Amino acid sequence: MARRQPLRFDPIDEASRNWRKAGWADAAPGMALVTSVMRTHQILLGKIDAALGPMGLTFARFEVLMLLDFSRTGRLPLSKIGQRLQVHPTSVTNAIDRLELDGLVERIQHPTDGRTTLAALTDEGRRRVREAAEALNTTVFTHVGLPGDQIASVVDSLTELRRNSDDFVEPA
Amino acid sequence: MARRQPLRFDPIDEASRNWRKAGWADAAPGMALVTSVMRTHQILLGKIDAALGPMGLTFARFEVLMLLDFSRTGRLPLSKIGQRLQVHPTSVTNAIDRLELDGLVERIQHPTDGRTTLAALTDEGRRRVREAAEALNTTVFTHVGLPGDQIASVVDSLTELRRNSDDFVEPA
DNA sequence: CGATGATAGTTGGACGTCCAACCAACCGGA
DNA sequence: TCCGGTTGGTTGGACGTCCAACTATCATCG
Repeated sequence: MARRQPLRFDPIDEASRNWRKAGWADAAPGMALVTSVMRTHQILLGKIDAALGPMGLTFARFEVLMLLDFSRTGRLPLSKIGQRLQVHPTSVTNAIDRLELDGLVERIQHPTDGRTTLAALTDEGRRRVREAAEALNTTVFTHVGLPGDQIASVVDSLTELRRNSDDFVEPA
Repeated sequence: MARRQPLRFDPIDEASRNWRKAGWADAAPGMALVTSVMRTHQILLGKIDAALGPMGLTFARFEVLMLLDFSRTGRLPLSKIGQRLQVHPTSVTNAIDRLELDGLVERIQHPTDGRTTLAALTDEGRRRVREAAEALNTTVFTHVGLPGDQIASVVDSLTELRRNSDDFVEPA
């Protein structure tokens, strides 16, 4: 199988040239941005899941656990989790199913609303997510491959992109 | 179901605060970058697949068709496609399977190397991919939700990140 | 107070991605 | 020449994401 050897050129730069050659110069920057984000996503997700795999987690499930850990009571309605992570309800059901099978989370009935199910962090879940956070911090987040000022700049720009895409509406 | 209504605050900003509060200030910027890329990927992919869906394509398959369209002969070894798109061989097999079922691509034996299979663009495939490119250009790439200078800045930074992650090795 | 509509969660199916395992074909050196 | 290692592609399985459709519960209003 192809050993995922690095290319000898930047595929996105190549794509930009092709775009301009096709007469789409006005769309080339947007295409480059989209493609850059896609490939960066792929690279980062690969690193993250490689770091979490040994402890039986994925980034999707880690995010759920983290959200619960940061919550006041360690339990949240599934719908709330979906809203916060901006994923489809079925994705939440899926993640909670697996986390529950692993004993990291429990499904609990909402005290007053019969429709709502709460996901509650177990002791083991809390232990595991903190271990996972440490792993990610040391192996990924502190070595993103970009100097600090550029990190901040990219985050700012992507924040604006998200705001312009109705990801959130900031009061400020 | 939750109507995917925008949040009233920036979840990534919230996460950064939580990270610092947990004593992980040094990892917070990297976490914010990773999360920003993840969510931006999600947003962009949603827009793209929404634009391509009506014409029976996805972004993954569009990329394959585009690669073939830009190639000199309109046909490429599957392995080459995987290298260029940096995806696993199984993903290529999967994409070509579906494209072939749709009559947009044909599998052809390599003339000299018995191991290699070529994916060849059909006339319909070429027609379809150009239609798709026009759709993406007008509905997504020219309205990314970011001013031009910021687009260029983000692309530059992500290019460096990719280079530092061995995505490619530029001679320059 | 009952009908109507909204909300919460689940299921089944489609799609893309990865890995492990496998077979076929090529290739280089003993 | 032939034998072991490499390369190309496929299959089966795991996982995450989405959508459409469905059930159950709540909430509103006439």
